[in-house]
Amino acid sequence: MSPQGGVLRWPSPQDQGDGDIQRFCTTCAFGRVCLTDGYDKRALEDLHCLVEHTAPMHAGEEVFRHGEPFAAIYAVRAGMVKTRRIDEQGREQILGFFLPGELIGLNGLYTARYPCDAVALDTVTLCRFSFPQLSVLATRLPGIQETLFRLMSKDIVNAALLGGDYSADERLAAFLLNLSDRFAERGYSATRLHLMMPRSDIANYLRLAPETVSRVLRRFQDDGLIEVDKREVHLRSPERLKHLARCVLQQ
Amino acid sequence: MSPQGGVLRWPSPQDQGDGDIQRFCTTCAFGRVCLTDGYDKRALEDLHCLVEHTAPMHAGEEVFRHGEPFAAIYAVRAGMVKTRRIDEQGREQILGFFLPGELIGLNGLYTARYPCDAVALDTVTLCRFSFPQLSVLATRLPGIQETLFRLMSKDIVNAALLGGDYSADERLAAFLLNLSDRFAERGYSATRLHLMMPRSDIANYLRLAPETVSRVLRRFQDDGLIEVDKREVHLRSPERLKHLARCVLQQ
DNA sequence: GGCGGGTTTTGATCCGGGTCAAGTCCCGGC
DNA sequence: GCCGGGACTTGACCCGGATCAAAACCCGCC
Repeated sequence: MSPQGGVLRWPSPQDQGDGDIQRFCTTCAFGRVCLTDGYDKRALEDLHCLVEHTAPMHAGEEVFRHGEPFAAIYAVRAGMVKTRRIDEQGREQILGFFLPGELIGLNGLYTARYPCDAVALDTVTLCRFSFPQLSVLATRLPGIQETLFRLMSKDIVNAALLGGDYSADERLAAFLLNLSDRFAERGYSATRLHLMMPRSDIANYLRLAPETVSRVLRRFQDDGLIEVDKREVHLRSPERLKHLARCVLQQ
Repeated sequence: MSPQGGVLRWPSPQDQGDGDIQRFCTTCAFGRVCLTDGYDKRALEDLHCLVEHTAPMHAGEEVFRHGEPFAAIYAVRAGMVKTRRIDEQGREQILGFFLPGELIGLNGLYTARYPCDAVALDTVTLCRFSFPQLSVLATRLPGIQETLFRLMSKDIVNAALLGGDYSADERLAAFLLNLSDRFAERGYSATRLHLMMPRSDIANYLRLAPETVSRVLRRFQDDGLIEVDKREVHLRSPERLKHLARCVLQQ
């Protein structure tokens, strides 16, 4: 069991009802907009009206499917979600893993259809934002527009990093550090990570073979960089990992 | 010499002054917004005031540089631009090539600094849009906001494609077809392409060695798929290329 | 506790594409 | 016209990581 009990839930397990505005905002990708930009009650209520909390989904269930009309984006509330594309040959390509507070679906905008599937990796709850409504709201609340712009921009930068030609070591080190940062941002330990996904998903995401991931993790462990126990990973030397990943992380 | 005379200029060489609104709009990435959404004069004038046409830049000159504060996005008016990242090791990684009418710089939003360099591949003229001003305008003109959202979304999808693990053949076929589509959209021939960039840039962009690009192009030629003469490429069988690239292009 | 399926590890082998090293071609300058 | 340097091609060889195969592990279930 991880220190977090193996379950991603943020900020706290009991925050499951609709809660008050404060609670709502700390959980969601738009949190900063609401909390720091000081919008009036009216505006916040608009955002609230627009959000639907979905019923929990279980591992393997699909949030949306490739080809479905793009209608909404989703913020993860609890659990972890992966996005993937299945190509003509039936090969799966994993595009990303999403933690609580992160947004999925923005890539559907361009073609007006989702270009990938989004799949729950464990039990997941989500907030659904109707995109047409959200973009109207964004014209009234510049903070929302900016947040959306920034999030999309971030996705572009991230995707570019994944696309670079890096070695297996560089990729895996960068992957661990990236997860570490994102966990830390959400109040979890930065050095004790619980990987929710099977090795094969990590491998696929990094465009490596599962065997390679296994081997590199073992080597990292033998070198004292990390300690692996099943899906628990303890980063023993984030510094040395950072050095390995320096080209990927860039600055 | 290409049928276009080797120079990308759109819509016409003499359209170099500020021209009238009609002219301006057909040249620019926001063209559709202006022409089809039927904004009033006032709104279009706002967009006009915001744009600055830059002086021509020559091959090798930089539009913006990695690390500079993000202040504006640029639409290519004439010529071709590449974006690249130089990593710690000094290795260059090319992120994209941009034709007239395409936008660069949106990826700078996230960190408020440009995450890459943008370099002219030949003689280039640009339109500069101050981003703070543009985003204010976007709150008044939903079409602008939507265009920006869509363009960023497109970049995310494209970046993801580049990131997939595809063979050299798949990559190169997809690259040629992608260029073909983008040239065609702009009124150039879809089957006779003039590659402005050296082989080494193509290779780098596709994460291949220049030698591999050379060999694959030759094999494509031997198989009757294309005809290569220096930087002129004639697509003889777009259909068979599409079949090769089907996994990358995905429908 | 023992059985069965999925996940992970480990070892052996293979191959696509990278690297290295020569050419060859092309074009611009004198 | 000749020379020089960059871009491109071609061939020989090599290596990182994929693939194949088999074992070990893990956990839920009867």
